[in-house]
Amino acid sequence: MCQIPDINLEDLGEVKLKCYQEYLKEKLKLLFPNTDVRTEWNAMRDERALNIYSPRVDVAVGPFATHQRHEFEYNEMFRIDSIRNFVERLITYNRDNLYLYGDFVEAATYDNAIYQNLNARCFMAIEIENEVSRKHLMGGAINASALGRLGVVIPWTDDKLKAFVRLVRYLHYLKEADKNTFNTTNLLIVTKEQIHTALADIIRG
DNA sequence: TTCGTATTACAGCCTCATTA
DNA sequence: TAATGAGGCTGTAATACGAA
Repeated sequence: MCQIPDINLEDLGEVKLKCYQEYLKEKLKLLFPNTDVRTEWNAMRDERALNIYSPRVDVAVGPFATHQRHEFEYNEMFRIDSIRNFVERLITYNRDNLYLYGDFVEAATYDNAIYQNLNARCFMAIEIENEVSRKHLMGGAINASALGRLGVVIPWTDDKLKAFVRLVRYLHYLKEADKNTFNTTNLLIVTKEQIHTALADIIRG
C-alpha cells in the first residue's frame, strides 16, 4: 500500500502505478465527498452465482449499482458544478487526444457522453493501463465503458495513449463499415498528467 | 484463523509480419 | 535489414472464497 499524500505534476513519471491508483482515489474522494470511491473494485462480485467474468476496475466512483439502478443519482451528480466542470475538462482532454492523429473519429459532446450508458454499475470507472498488450487495452476500454456511466482510460505512457486512440479509431471504423462493434461514446482517454491537472484545478476551486 | 484453490491483473520476453 | 507493431506465452502477485 502506498502512502502518498500528494504528487507534483513533475513527479508523475516516477510514481508507481499502484501508488498513483491510491493517490487518485484520495483526490476523487475530495471531489466526490458524498459517495464511495474504491480501488480494485470487483464489479461482478455479487453475481458470482451466474459464473460470469468478474473484472476489477482500477478506480471506481460510486454509488455502486449492484442491487439497484442509480440512474437518477448519477443524473443529479452531473448537476453539481465541480463535477460538471471536472467532466467537461475530461471531455476536452479526450477530444485533444483523439485528434492527435487526425479527425477520423468525432469526439463525444458532453451530453452524448453522460447519457450514453444509463444503466451503469458505477458513476465513473477508471482503468489505468501500463505494460499490457493491445488485447488487454481492448478489455480495459470495454470494462470502463460498460461499467461506468463515464468510462475513463488512463494510458500510462505515450505509446499506450497512441494505442488507445488507434483502438477507438478501429471501433469507430467498424461502426462506419456497418460491422458489429462496441459503442465508445462514454469512453474518455485522458493521460495521468491531464487528470492530475483537472483534479488539482477543480479541487483548488 | 489458516490454508489451498481459483481468478485476475500485470509484466516481461519472445516470435512473426510489415514497412521504410 | 532494422525498426516497429501486434500477439502468444509464461510467471508472479494480489485477492476472494470455501473448507478444515
